[in-house]
Amino acid sequence: MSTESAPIANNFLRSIIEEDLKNGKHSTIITRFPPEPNGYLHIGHAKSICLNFGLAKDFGGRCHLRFDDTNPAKEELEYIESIKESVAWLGFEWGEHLYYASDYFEQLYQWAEHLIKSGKAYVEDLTAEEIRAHRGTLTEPGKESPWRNRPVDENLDLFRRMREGEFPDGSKVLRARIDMASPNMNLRDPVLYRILHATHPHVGDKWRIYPMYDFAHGQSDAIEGITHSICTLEFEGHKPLYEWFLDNLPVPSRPRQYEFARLNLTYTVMSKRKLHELVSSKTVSGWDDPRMPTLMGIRRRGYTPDAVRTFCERIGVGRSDSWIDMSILEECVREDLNEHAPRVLAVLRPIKVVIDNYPEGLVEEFEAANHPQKPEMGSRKVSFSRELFIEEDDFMEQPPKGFFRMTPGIEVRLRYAYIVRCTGVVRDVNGNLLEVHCEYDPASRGGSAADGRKIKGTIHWVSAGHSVDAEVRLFDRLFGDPNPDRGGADYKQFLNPDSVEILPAAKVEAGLAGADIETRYQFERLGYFRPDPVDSSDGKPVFNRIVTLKDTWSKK
RNA sequence: UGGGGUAUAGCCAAACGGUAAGGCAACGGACUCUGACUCCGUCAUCUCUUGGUUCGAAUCCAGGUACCCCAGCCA
Repeated sequence: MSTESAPIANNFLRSIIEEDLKNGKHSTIITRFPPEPNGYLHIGHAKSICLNFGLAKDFGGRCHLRFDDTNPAKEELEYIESIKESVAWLGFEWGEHLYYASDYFEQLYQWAEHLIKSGKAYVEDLTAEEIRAHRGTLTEPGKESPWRNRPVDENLDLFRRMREGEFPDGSKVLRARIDMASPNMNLRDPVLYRILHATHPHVGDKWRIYPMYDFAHGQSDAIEGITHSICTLEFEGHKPLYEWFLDNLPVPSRPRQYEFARLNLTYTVMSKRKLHELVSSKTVSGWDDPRMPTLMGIRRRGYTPDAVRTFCERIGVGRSDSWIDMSILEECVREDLNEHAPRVLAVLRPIKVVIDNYPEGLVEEFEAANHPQKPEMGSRKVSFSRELFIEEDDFMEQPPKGFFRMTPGIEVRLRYAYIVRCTGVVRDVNGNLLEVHCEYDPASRGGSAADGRKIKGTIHWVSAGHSVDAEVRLFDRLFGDPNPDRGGADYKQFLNPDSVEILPAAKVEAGLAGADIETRYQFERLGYFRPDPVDSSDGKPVFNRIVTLKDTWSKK
């Protein structure tokens, strides 16, 4: 975990907590991250995780991980495991505070009976369609159900029989008896329980009725003693209901809900439905495709937890809808990796270079720094010989103005090795470039000219006989448009056709043959890469490009 | 045309009646054996808008405008 102490930006949640602590409303704070295990976590969840766990940590409180598992029709064990893994990967610990809303089902059930007994809930016989028709619209009040004034005893009897499994799915629901004319739709007698003959991923076949989110969330918070229940903006309209339950039930504590704006990121999509579509249509290779905004994808790509946390810190938190530019996320990884990634030489699109005046058969070894700014990271030896590979982009026969890489007649430095001058090229009958020929300056051993002359360009290389083959996967943004989600149009039309490019014949320095799967490298002058954790092997290394280096040259 | 929210630079975001922080981006320059990194400098007379209160307003008041959320037995 990074120890840099960047000043913590103030935000409205911190202000509220500071105030609550100062005036004694709370002596400690307890937050919670409450995912529904119905899918994999994405970068938007990371914002919530960092907020909840981060706030708790900063103020000396704690944060619970609680699965909001009230809908067995959509939830799976696999998601529970994956979510735990992702939260842990991000660097947060819930310790013993792992909870499931489903563990509170008995208590919730008792509270439902409590509402029935106090005349504040009733069993509804209307169908889903009828309920909808009775609900009214945004501008018209709803109509009361004919079952709204059922006697308490009958409600109790029916509700108990619902629990016993006497009725089929959808035949009845339990509703709160609040106000069918409320301007807040959430208060028009919301459904509390529905009948679902389904096996639950956590509690199995214990229940035939399941509470709705609204009836479970606030009470779960109260049971756990949550002080600050932080959720996204769309739940704001639910707050009056959240509080209605706390007011009308003998709950053990009084949590308070606060809302913040969810994360929107440019050049990607975040909705579960669309992410699902990308996977099922095979547009991407899976939930962990390195282009996906899922935490699994980001992780496989090579992003570090530190970078993601920095990102969440940097974007701040507010209550206005906002779109964060993808470049901020990218900059966060660069910052982290620039600091920690060992440097290495790799050639993605090799072209052959022959140094005509270099002795045939001679092999020299040069000392290359693992991190030029950090001598403590040590160095390694790289082999040099008469035949090398350099980057296709680093050679031009007729360069534009300002090009200071390899070009006929001009000296260029081969990083850590020698200064060379291109003397010509060899082409095949079709005009394809076969080889670039050079002459080297023997007095520039190590890369510095004996006479101190300045060499403008330095390029990376790899010895033909001392490098290993590798596959390199270049990832780019999944969408070509900053807002693929934007209204109306089909987001798929904005898919970036070049979001992945496979380079099957890259050459990397020999030391990378058995590269550690968890090590992120900087391929000098190219970007940051890491071995793909699923496809890479010692025999055939596969590298994922995490992010490019900034490139002020290609921009011009 | 119901209710609930939100408007500060290209993108985020501070400010709590006392004279517009910070980050990212951008632009200029220095340095450089990575066109990277690092470093220096520039970047809102102004806070959606129109009025009002005040010695003083992004902050308070009144009226507009724009955008977001709510009519699942989803969360």
